[in-house]
Amino acid sequence: MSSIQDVATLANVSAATASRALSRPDMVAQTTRERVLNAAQQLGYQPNMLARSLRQRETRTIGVIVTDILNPFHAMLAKGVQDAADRHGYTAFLFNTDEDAGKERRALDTLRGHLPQGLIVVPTPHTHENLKLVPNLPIVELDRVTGNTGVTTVTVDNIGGARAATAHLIGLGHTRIGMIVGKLDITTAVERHAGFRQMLEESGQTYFPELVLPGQHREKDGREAALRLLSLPPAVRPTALFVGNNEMTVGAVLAARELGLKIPEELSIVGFDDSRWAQTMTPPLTVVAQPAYDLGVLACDHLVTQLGHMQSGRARASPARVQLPTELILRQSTAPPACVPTA
Amino acid sequence: MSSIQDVATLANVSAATASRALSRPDMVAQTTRERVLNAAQQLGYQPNMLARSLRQRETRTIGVIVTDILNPFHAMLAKGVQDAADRHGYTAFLFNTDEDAGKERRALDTLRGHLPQGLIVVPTPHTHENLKLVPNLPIVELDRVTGNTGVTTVTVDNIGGARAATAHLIGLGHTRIGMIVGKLDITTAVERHAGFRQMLEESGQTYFPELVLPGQHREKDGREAALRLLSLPPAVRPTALFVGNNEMTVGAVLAARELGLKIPEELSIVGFDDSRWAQTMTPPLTVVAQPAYDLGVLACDHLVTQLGHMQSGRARASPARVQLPTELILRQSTAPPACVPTA
DNA sequence: TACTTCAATGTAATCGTTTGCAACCACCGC
DNA sequence: GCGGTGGTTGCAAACGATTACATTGAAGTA
Repeated sequence: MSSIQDVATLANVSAATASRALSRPDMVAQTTRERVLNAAQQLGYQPNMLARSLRQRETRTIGVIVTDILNPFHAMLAKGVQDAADRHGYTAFLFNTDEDAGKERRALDTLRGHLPQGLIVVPTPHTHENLKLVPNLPIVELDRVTGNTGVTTVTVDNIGGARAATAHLIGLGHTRIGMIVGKLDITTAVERHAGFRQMLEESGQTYFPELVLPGQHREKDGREAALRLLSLPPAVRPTALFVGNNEMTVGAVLAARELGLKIPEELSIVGFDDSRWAQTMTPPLTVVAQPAYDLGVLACDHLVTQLGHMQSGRARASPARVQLPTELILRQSTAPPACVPTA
Repeated sequence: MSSIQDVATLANVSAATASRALSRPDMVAQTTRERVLNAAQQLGYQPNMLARSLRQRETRTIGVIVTDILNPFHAMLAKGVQDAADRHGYTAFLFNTDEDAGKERRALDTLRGHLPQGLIVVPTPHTHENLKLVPNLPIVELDRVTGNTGVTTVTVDNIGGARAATAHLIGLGHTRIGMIVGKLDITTAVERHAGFRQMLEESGQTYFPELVLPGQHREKDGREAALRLLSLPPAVRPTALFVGNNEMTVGAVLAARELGLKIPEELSIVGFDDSRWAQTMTPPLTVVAQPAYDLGVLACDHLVTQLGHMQSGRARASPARVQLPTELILRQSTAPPACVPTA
């Protein structure tokens, strides 16, 4: 690896001039600049980011923390962030926490040593506490929020999405609608539940608390919750399920299959978050789709503009609350309940 | 952010002593060590990796380049690598190239500036050329190989996997077996094709070149190839398909559905690489499963031991050729061909 | 007592880059 | 001819850590 000194020597100038030729072209004479550029080219010179960042006290690096890189939704978020960061000339370092407080802490510690200029995080209930490890770091919360005021958040309209899903089921004539909701210490779960309940009540339907079960977001949890709900006596069994995230939806579908319930004839299902699987399972699943890639891109865009503001000494940009719409995609997993004739 | 100088001042020692107290405990007196440790604790001191790495000329960082982070197989590889790196005290920086030469080049350039000590890469046909950007960097090739001698490779037994899948189909009585193979400039595709052909010929079956179509690894390609194969006249149409990767398998299944072909009664399908989708589609898919997580872990382990060897001045470890077995998982997408009675 | 030894600490150089400051030179206008 | 101006350049000091080497002082030995 050749250093700028090597380039300078080859071009017969001082290191300072070589540096300027590369990063402040207008400060050096045309001919010297060309000599330096040639030398750099010839040596395949690539600046040492460590040294540069150390001196400039700016790494052009941001951290990204997601909770489950194996979840396609999160993978898509990460991709959006990374693509956007790349466009802005930043490098995004990606960490995965499996929703684990310890891993999150370790990720933050590692990150801190590398002096990122900002952080995009899908928060967990521990994040609020853990973020003390990186004081004064500009943060953007993605997908979920911690309730921290003062940070920018980029989320989807979970309430709207849940309302749309619920309205759809009500419209089909369902009156006993169950919901499998996520952990209630996670904002998306809370909001989706709120939207569900709102829409039921606004439509004059009864909200049955016993038809709402929480899960830990995993396939297994979705399956267990669904098994419990669907094993209720026929008179009280829900005829439709609204499931709060993609993993649990898989579990719910599997549970229905185990019990021999035909979808959608005997059970309607709406999932939250679209996926390859939802599109190609039989029957294709009706879902509330989220613009995951755009969420990632927006989070990064906002973080970068915020960094720009800070750097140029302007007042800290007021924290944004970005919310993207969801889209209810009707497929074949929903139908009128068995006992009600098609309207 | 407090520096080691701050810690030193607070502890009433020189920066040198503070540094030693933290990283060479046995070189400093018990009592001073405690003073330093306290000071560090109190200030929440975290060493600046940039400065440290610059001085030590060692970043304890490795690069990871995969070609499609949205593909669960690659996400799993990445996770394996990152978990292992973490265990070894290394930080893994993940990049995604979408199989694109330009993106790969940019990723390598970015990476180079951060001076990684090694690189784990899922190579594309351009990788051989692009790797010139990072001369003298220890490399581990993951999943695929470039044919570079001198680098460690961690792959699965593609030939064995393909042979097992093919043998299974032959055993069921299929005589016209088609294959949708990947791009033939990618080693996994070549090997899976080779295994397929080998097994056919060893079993005394005919290898029909016209039943083997290439694709670009995407769902769309799988669908198109399958549509062509399955639209052949009944007399020559394949009764079974072996598909070379997970994405294309989805396409093949969709194609069969479009044509109204029942799986497995009218068409048997075996995919390469297991997935959530393969497990839960109807019917569940027979697949050649790959130990993706372990591949990632092993790649990282080998890279790290190699780094250890280099550092301790020992001879460069001879490049390993690690190959993990695949496992044929029988589910319900394969059955004897319609015209042949169950043996 | 004087000399050696060794543990504990400090001094200063170093990694590769950027950048404030000063030096230099050529040219211009008076 | 001289001072001023401004465009180019180099010198040297940072950035924050590690580490070779020098220094100190106390203990051990003859």
